[in-house]
Amino acid sequence: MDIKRTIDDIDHKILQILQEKSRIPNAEVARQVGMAPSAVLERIRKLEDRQIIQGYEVRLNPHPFNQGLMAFVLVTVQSASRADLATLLTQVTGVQDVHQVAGEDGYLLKLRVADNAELGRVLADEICSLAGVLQTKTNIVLNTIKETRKLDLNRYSS
Amino acid sequence: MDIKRTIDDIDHKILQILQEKSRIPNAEVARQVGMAPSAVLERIRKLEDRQIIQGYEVRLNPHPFNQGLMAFVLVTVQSASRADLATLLTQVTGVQDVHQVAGEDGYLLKLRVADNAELGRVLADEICSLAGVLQTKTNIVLNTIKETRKLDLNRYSS
DNA sequence: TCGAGGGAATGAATGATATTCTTTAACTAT
DNA sequence: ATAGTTAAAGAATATCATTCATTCCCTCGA
Repeated sequence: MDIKRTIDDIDHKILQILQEKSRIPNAEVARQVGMAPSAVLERIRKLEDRQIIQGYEVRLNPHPFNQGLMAFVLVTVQSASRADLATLLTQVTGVQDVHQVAGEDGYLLKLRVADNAELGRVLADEICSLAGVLQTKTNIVLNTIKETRKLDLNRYSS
Repeated sequence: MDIKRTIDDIDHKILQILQEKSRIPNAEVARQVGMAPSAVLERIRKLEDRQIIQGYEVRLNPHPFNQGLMAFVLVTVQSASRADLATLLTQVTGVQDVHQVAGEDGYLLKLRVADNAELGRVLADEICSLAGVLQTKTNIVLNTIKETRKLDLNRYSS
């Protein structure tokens, strides 16, 4: 048996509830799991301490903020490109995610901009002009069928 | 002047606070914006009603749930492929996002699995066997430099 | 088998918070 | 002006967060 704490059924249920709506009173979570609020509070604290819970976010509608167009850009770079290129890419207009990809000497960006005109401008003026960038391949998202950060909690194993 | 409600500076500040940590007492938000809690509550309610706030999420560490490997898969399909293919793709093991992409007759998937072995199994057994799928191109994420759902609130315009 | 120790749940107490309602103020359009 | 609209403040009360002491249960070691 491992000394390391595990995620038991109650933790599991708490995480499920928070995945549905994280901004919910602690007392309501306690009601749903059938325990005292103090016990639930302690469990949530521990999940935060153990970095199983990493934060709480709000999901906003991108349209009022003129970020209705989503695009993915695969940026291929010189193998000797500058070390801080990744950081520079995070600062490009509209960039939400920067992932370093294996086997490509490159980065995959997810970005949100207003429209195609702005996307073109960002690609030409901001990304392609960075030192070390060789080429970009862009996929414009027509329609998002699913977009979630939820994990499959049932995949837990101690 | 537009009758439609706008997002003013106070709404803006409230959204900023919630983007940092959505699970925060309303009274604390009120303190930070310098207003009565009742007024802040009313504003948040309205932002929810107007669908500017679409939900509140918890960000979990993927490792305890055996989803430490992230990959993007561009799925190319027959132009006459079945209409519900997108829905089927959302049900594939580990798939977090499904985006329909323009100009490709295809979908871009983001998925989280345990390791390369599982990724191979999912690609071979689940994705490629779907009717209409022609080919897949997979990018394995080595390292994520930035991953956020935060929007640039300053891009608001009425 | 027994008891010590650790970990976790409960329940009570209290101080803080959410929520509702009323009043007031500012702004709009007629 | 004046009625209508919108939002903020303030008060009141119901609910909640947080702490603490206590109890319970499990595990380990003698």
